[in-house]
Amino acid sequence: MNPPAGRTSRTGRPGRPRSPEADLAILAATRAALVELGWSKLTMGDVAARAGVAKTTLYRRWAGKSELVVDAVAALFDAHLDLPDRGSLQADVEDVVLRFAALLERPETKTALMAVVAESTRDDALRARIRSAIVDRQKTLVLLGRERAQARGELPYEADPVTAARNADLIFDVIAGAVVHRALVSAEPVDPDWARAFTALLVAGLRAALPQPPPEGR
Amino acid sequence: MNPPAGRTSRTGRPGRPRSPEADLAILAATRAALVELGWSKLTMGDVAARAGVAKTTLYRRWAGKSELVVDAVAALFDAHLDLPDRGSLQADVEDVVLRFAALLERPETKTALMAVVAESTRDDALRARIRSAIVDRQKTLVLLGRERAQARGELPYEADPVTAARNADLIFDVIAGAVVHRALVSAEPVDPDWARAFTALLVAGLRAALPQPPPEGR
Amino acid sequence: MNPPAGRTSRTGRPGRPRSPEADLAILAATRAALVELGWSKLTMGDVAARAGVAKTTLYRRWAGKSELVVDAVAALFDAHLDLPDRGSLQADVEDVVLRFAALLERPETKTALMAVVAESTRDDALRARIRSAIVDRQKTLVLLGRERAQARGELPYEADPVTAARNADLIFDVIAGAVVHRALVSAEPVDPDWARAFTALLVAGLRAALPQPPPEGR
Amino acid sequence: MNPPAGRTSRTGRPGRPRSPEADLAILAATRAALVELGWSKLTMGDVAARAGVAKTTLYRRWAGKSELVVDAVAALFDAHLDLPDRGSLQADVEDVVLRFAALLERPETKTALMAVVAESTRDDALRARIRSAIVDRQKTLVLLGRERAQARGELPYEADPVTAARNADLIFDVIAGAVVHRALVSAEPVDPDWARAFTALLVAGLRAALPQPPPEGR
DNA sequence: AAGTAAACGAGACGGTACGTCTAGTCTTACC
DNA sequence: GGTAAGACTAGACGTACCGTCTCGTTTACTT
Repeated sequence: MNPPAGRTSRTGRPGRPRSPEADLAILAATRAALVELGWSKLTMGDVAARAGVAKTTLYRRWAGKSELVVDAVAALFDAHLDLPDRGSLQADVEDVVLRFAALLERPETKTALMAVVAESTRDDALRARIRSAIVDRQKTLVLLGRERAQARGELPYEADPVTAARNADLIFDVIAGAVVHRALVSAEPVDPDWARAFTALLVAGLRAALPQPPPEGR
Repeated sequence: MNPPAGRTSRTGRPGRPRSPEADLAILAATRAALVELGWSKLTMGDVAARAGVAKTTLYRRWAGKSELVVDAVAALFDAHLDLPDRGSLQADVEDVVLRFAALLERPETKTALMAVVAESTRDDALRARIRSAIVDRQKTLVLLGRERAQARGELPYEADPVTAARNADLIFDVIAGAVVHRALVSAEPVDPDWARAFTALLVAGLRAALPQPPPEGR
Repeated sequence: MNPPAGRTSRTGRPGRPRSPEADLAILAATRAALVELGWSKLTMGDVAARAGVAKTTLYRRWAGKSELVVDAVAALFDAHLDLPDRGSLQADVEDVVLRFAALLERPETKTALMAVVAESTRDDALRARIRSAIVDRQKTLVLLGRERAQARGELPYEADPVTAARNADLIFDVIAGAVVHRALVSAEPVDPDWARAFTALLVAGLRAALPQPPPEGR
Repeated sequence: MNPPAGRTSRTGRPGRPRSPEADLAILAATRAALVELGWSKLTMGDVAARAGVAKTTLYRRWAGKSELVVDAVAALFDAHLDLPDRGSLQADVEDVVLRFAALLERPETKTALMAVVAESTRDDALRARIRSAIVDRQKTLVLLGRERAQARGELPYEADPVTAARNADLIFDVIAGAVVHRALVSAEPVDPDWARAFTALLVAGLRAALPQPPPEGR
């Protein structure tokens, strides 16, 4: 018997299915180990032991430490993807900055993020994984914030979609880069004062450097 | 390794004089190994072999891999500390951005910088070493650029030295962060177009946001 | 392959019966793997794959590698259990020696026999299995040869059955032991010359050392 | 013993010399592990732990389990190389048989000997190692026993050295093979009764089957 | 024709050991 | 005392098999 229509899912594959509990346990164990040990002391064997799982089960799912950690950390970033409307561009950006900083202050992300980025400089597959699992999702916040600002009339609509995408990339690099650099390289706190000053600089720049806003609102 | 001529140096004690050649050879070997292997595959034994030196000699001078690599890449950053006056703030900043980006494109820095930063999130001594060897030296460029812009009348003089330092830190985090993020996380080229767009955003922000800060409450 | 017709076996057991083809395929695959890989490199998974069978099917039938191999090589020994009458004790023993040696020269037995014997030094059940599947069957040849020699008058009849059994064991250990040692430990060929010399020594000893010499001495 | 004059190697080699204590500790640990666990359960890691040594130290000296075990049991065989003169060929042979059997009854040899022989069927280097470390040394006992018997007039002198060597090989295979087969395959005790019966068979065969003894005794 | 029970293939699972690699230390002889 | 060479302990690496366990499917012998 064949599945009548959508043959994609079903249980088609033979053999024992992979345990979904194991996936969750491994990712949780990875995060716990990151908090306790940091990236460089984290070992696959230790993660397996914490998850109550054999090492082979890890390697069946992830190619190595980097891939595992990316997925483990990605889950944390997912939790911060909602962006309440604070009423103004300045307030929205401040909000994003502080939420992103709060994430970077967590020991599991602080120690892991730079490490996987470092690893990715030599591994294109890993870089793609980081991008799709972490970076691109955060970028949606930039797009959302811009739309709102445009709706409010704080920012002009950009006619050319290529220019629009390029600007979004630029703004994302500026926000994410500045926060990361402040938090991890300069090792100074990203507190509300800093967020306000940084956002003021950025918003002023946006208003002044982007083409004139259209006369009419929406 | 042959000492170039007869005796290396003239001291009453035996043993000491090998140092200078060994230091340079080790640092050069470290950079070469970084280019070929990247941070994670670089090993102390390999560096020692490339430098024609015993592992003992490495450990007598550096505490570990991270320390060695920081010193090895720090030398590269030193070479970029001069800042020719391009005549305007916009041109000066573009120049800094492109020079910094050129440095980050080099394989030995690309792979090493994020790695030692990651390592430093758990090691204060290492963070201090990175700061003094790399970060703080780059920051002088920001101070120099601001002075020139103030002298040209492009930026106001900041009365309060605390605010002035805070602003310098902010600008430095924005510039360095954005470039690093663009180059290593987004993995897009930092080309003159991007540099111009980024600089325009920053300079516009500085002009609009700086003038009236000190007595702000809000 | 389908069972030719009607009911193949006659079992009251419910459920699907075990596949007899699988048994044969597994034993053949085991022998093939022994030839190619030798005992220590032979793996259950490989045997299963060669036999076109799942690992579970192996373990449903045999407890482990040793048991499987014993059964796989036992079949080879069965094929050599007929002993043509060569007309004299000397000729009969030479024949047995050469046939046994021919078996030991086969790569699948050469590599497997010592290995399972080694394993059996710590496993009584395995030793019993080897004994009943291989050793005891060969011993019947000794008994048969003695009977013939006695019928020919070459050897005396032994009155005491206990002594008779003990002598048979001794002769079996001498023949099998010498051939095995020559072939596997000394690693020298068991050729007709050696067989003749060895048999001469043994037969002379039997004639001289057994209790009652036959009517004709030497 | 110290090489008083002709220094074999000197310490010419640079670097730290290998620890002789480690060698002894490893071999002793291997024998202990053999007694407790047997060949198949013995692991390199366990031996290293027992010896208080890192695994790398084992692998620096031996290529694998087989090589290590051969060397470890070879030492035991060395201890049995003296052969007191019991006054007659029969007594000498009985003595050898019982001493050899005593060695085979020891758990470390029982489990190891067959295993390394099995392994050697696929590894010529290993077979050579077994030969030189164990087999050939035992063969000297056969040569010694024959010399004594010839001196006593119990056995004839063999004129042709080739024949003499061939006979020694044959006798060795018979003795060693029979004892090993009795002890390990038949798994019956090699007690004085069996030794006497076996020796009687062998000695009678030797007297009858070898060429005429020289007319004069001694 | 439907039901039942075992065997079957596939492959994931918890384990254990493998043999290799690297870090960082220690020991030797030389200079 | 500094050095080159290399042995040392400690422990992670990623792989290979082990023998067991699910799965979903197939194949007989009942009812």
